[in-house]
Amino acid sequence: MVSSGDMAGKAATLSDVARHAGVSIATASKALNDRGDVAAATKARVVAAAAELAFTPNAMARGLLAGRTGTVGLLTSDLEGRFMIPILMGAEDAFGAGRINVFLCDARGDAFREQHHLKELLSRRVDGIIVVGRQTDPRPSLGQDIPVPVVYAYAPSDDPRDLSLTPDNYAGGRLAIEHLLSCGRRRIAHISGEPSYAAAQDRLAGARSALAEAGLEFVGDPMLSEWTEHWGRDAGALLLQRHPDIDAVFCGSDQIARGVLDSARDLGRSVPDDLAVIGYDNWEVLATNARPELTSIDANLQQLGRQAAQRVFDAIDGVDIGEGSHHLPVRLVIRGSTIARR
Amino acid sequence: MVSSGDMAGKAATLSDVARHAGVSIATASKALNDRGDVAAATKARVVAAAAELAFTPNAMARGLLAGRTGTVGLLTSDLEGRFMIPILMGAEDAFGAGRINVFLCDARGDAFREQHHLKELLSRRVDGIIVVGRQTDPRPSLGQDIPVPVVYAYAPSDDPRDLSLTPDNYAGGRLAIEHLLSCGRRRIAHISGEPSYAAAQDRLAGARSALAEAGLEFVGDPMLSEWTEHWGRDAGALLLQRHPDIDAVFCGSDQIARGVLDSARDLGRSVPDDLAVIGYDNWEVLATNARPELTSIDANLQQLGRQAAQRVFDAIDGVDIGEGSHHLPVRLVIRGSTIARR
DNA sequence: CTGTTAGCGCCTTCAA
DNA sequence: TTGAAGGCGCTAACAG
Repeated sequence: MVSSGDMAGKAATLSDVARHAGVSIATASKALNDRGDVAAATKARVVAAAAELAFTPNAMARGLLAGRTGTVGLLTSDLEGRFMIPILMGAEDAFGAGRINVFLCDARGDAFREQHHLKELLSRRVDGIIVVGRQTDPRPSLGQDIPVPVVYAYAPSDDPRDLSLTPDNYAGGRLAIEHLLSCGRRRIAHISGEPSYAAAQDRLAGARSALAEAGLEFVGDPMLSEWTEHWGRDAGALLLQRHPDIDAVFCGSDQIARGVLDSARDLGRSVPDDLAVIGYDNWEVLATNARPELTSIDANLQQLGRQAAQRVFDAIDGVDIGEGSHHLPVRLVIRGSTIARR
Repeated sequence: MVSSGDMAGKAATLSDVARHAGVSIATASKALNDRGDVAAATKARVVAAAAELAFTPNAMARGLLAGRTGTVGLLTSDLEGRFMIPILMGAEDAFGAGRINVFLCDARGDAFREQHHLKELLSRRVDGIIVVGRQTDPRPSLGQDIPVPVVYAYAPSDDPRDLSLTPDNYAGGRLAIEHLLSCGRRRIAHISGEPSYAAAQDRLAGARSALAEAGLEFVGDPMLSEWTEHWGRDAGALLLQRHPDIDAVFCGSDQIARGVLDSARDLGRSVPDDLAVIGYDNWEVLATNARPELTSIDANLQQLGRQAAQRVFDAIDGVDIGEGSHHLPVRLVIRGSTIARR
């Protein structure tokens, strides 16, 4: 048994409130929404009745009338992925502030499931959709015949007519190298992950362009294999053995960097004096617990999520949100692995 | 410009389909839902029309009628937390299979925001709610006067009338010790995180009970401070210096265990021969990249999420889901840090 | 200032 | 077998 009134099973409706306050449904509606002119006393009665019945307006009925649902769909392809979460947080945050609710759908990287979820979202008449991919490689577009605005986050759409927001890996690669150069390093090597990933390629390309501007090249061939600490360890050991004279390593991920730090320690190299190491992703729990703490490139993913949400907002309000892939700025987070603490 | 027909801005409605097929709305409805008797030919016409107009039934209008929305709310207190994600995945997975969609709300650990989101969810007439907390310490109940079923996951409610699913940390502590004992270890120490956390306390209590049954106690006082790799490193070094004769360490988290492994290596101890190390959480990326790979306790969080979803399902179907805190089983994942690979 | 009326899109009786 | 009518809960016009 519940305490408050007669809210046995069903939630109270506006007509319950109206009856309780002795007014018409329309008047109750106006009173609760500050619409039209309602006598102060009447309004008070209605508000009191609503409070007593714990009245919550039915958003569905409202949406049916308004033609807008105040919901958006977040279509992710891989919740597990570490990059999803901050984007999701940023988006959820931005929408929450705008009193919009978020439908979460995880397609598990399966195109079929994605299609299913898309249908489901459309049937719920979401006002917009954000598609979050797990890699920065272009992904298949959902198509142009979707009745609501769609924004692609992290993984850009392969259709240039879609709007995509993706981190600027090229700039990240440049930034990493520029930092190492500014630290006085000249003999720099590169260890990174899966060579087929656009992320690996773009970071490498950016790094090379920054090196070239300084009249330099990487020492040895860039070593690309897996995005794992294991690989970082193996590659780091091999690298330091083959090219003992390097003074810095640009790593394609923080995990790889952790592996490199481990090998450097094993081989008696001191970081950062003897060898500077910079990672990528700024995965806090890894970076701040490394010995020494790890300098890294942060892709501002939460920011990216927020911006994606903002674009959807704008589109809902009828603003033209443009198209094409937009590369969002990244930032450098300096810690002890490139500059010694005094 | 879009290709298909006249779906300029608005999505097609049932009445559009009916007109297109030259039948009444009622007939169209029946044809599309296999209800009542509809002539095969008529049905075919309607289905064709629906396809051509890319008709998707309006879930809101449907829900208004049915009194059920086919949605549930997932109220998390901290998306960032590592434990959230698997639970969320499990729940989303289970619901997705039942054609239910999930509203995601992140309260950011703020009670006020949580209340706000709760209202929002109720206004959307969700059919049920899962509340996911970030620690296993009991959290304030949302109260008993909520018109839909509520299940608490991970963090139990402090009201025994609520139904809570939480991992069995006590059993986990026991399991860890039993494994170490079965490996022939007798001189076991304990390093763990924040002593105020129920998780730390329960795991410790479970471990102690298993030790006691073997007529043993921990070597030295359990060392409890932070859930970080840094702390694991510091505590590990101190421990091995004070009690060089220990042959095993039970760590309260994988991060702590990673720190301990690091210190053991620095001090020339060989794992697992000389010293066995077991972690907690089975955080794959940490555990499988450790040297050697880390044995750990897995709380089956995805399973927990799935079960929470199942309970909500049951409750929606009118099944009594019971009450109280239920402690879900955990499992041991054996890797190289406790048993040498051959 | 208040109440009546007309739908939003859909489904479900009940007549035809 | 088909269609007309009523209503889910709410809001926006209009009348009173």
